Amino acid sequence: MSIFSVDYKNRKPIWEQLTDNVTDLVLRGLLPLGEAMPSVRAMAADLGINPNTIQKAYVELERRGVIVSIPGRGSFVTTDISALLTERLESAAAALGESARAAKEAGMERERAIKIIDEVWGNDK
Amino acid sequence: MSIFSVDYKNRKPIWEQLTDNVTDLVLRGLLPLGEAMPSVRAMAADLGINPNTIQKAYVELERRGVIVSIPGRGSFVTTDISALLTERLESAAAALGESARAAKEAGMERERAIKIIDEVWGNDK
DNA sequence: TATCTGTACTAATTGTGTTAGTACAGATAA
DNA sequence: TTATCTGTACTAACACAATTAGTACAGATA
Repeated sequence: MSIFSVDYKNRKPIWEQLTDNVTDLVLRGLLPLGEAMPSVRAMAADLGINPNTIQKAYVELERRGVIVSIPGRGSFVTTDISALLTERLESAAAALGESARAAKEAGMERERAIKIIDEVWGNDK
Repeated sequence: MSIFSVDYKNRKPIWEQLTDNVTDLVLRGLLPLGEAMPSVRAMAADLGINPNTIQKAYVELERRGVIVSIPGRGSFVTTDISALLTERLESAAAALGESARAAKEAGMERERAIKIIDEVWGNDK
């Protein structure tokens, strides 16, 4: 079974699920930097999905800077993820602010919000 | 111009936008409790949308407990929103936990998370 | 040379949201 | 009663986007 996964029941398009999936794997270090990605056709055969759908995901992954594709050679995980890491951190910060505003709008007390933060950052060794 | 709104460019289906929109208006007190909602046909004419789409939204709104529909009489905003309010608070709490975990995963420091919370709860008079 | 690679393109298919149209029963006011 | 409103139910058609299917081309590699 592959580390790549798609869910047909998900509302999100398959190519978008795949780009998010690969981006996540790279950022979590589960795909070694510089490593060769499966070819478009191989990934398609592996997941039982049409090669065109995979290619659409690869194009988006290259646009994001997650992979680099070289015609005739293959696609490779980028060797520099620093920009990706800061991007992810900043978008996570924005998302946190969004959900915090929504929670306040829903009537949540500041104390409870702090408690949620403490629970997340607290219990890890 | 109506207080109800839909956005064709949005990826979310119109009937779903409408249910969220109405739910939000009710919870924010912009639609008086017990008030008569526009009829399915009136809302459809108002927004320039097919009545079937509106009805789909109304069915969902009744399932959520936001409105009550009575054949031959009309649809009315519920008179008791206490359950809706607690539901919204709890789902906001869950969402806040989710984005907090994602932020921590992205490498955010606890101090920055607290700062974001403080900014949201801080500046309001 | 043979076979891999990414890339590009058109056409067909599929699924879902939306529209179109009709119909029925209950409620209300003339 | 009659006329007209209401919600509800249903089938058929339409529109759009995602996906699939198929083919083709050029560069890289052994």
